[in-house]
Amino acid sequence: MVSNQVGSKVYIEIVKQLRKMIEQDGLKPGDKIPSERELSERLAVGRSSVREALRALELLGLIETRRGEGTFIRDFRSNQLVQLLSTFILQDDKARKDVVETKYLIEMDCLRLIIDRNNDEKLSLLKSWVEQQAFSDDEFFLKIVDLADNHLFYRIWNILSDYYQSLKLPTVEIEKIEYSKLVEALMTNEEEIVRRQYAQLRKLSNG
Amino acid sequence: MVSNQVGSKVYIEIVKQLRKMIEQDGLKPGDKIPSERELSERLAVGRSSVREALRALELLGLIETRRGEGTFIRDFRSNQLVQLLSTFILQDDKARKDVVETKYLIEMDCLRLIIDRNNDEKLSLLKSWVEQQAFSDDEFFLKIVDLADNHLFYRIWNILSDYYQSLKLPTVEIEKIEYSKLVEALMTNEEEIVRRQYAQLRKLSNG
DNA sequence: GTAAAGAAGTGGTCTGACCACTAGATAGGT
DNA sequence: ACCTATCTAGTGGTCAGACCACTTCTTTAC
Repeated sequence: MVSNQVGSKVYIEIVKQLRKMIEQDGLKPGDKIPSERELSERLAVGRSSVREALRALELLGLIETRRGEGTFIRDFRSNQLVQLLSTFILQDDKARKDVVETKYLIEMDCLRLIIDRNNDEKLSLLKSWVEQQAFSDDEFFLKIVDLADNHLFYRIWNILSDYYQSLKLPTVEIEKIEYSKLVEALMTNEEEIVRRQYAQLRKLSNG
Repeated sequence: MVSNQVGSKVYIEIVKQLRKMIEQDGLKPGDKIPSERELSERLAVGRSSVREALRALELLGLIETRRGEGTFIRDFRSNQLVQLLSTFILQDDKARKDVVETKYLIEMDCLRLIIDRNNDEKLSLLKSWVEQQAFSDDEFFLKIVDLADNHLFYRIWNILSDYYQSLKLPTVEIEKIEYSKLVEALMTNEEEIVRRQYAQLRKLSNG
């Protein structure tokens, strides 16, 4: 069944077939795909080849397997691609020194996006949360990144946050009032004001 | 050998071990990694499990296998996986929008970093390059991202650039003079001027 | 009617076998 | 001594079969 194009590996063909199958049958996240043994039979290939294809797609976060149950299509939104690539790519030491810089710039990008989104309602909710709860710096900026409503930034920031933790920099105490003032700055919709407050919160020289 | 963490799949552990191996031995693109049979022996796992890990990494474009020769580490920027993912993932509009948005914001971040770095000499070189060469938008911003001298941004931008390509957006013609003006703006070291020029080049509404 | 035991189906892993291909060693001729 | 053809060991590619662990559903026993 598998087209067996010259020079093409079986598991690659299986990936293609699966994609076709998903498309034709209109399968969506959460739906179950045929079992490994059935795929092996239907495509007339060995089960190990089917597994190579499935494991690759699993590592990409495109499918999910549950022992004893089966294999399911996954919500692509939560794919761990960036996560995985990063663990491979970010391993060199030269990159690590840039973690802080990148994290801060992306946080500022998210603040800009929030200004653009102009969602006063959610900002009000954030404001009362800041005033009433105790939270860590990460918890606060996780809400910021979430508000920015950009999944890529969301994922990238989470990775950076992990690396940031692992750097074990000396802890900087940040007054709660700084966060409040940042939220208030966001409410003005003035980028310059937001930037100044962010710089002050992070104790950066450059406003 | 494989840690056999409870609930963890063997092939995942092998991926981790490979990463460790690459890090410890300082392996670089083009280098050869141990054969499947040797890995199977050294890690005390079945060869089929080793293959599941390798095929997954191969689909990601992180390694390359040549029959009869062996398995080699690959240059990460290969976009094979982008091709695959684009058909799987980037179908929904929100994700596409995020890619464009993120790419632009990171480009602007890099422009800011260049201002901070304040390297007049390299800017002069860039200026004459812009004036004398023909180049694509990607080629120009690759130089920008490179000048920003932040490896994280460099790598993230490259991934985003690949995604961006796969979106196949209608081509936007950009006058060469726009790039020249952007470089000149950089030379003023005034962020506001740079931002305005970048927005104009990208034809964004918000200055 | 409910709970325990069993059967069927599924993914997880290992082993062994064979094929196709590459590169280096070897043997042969000049 | 040199070059060529052949052989061989090593490598990835694929398949088949065998267990195991787990989940779900059915059957059985009380």
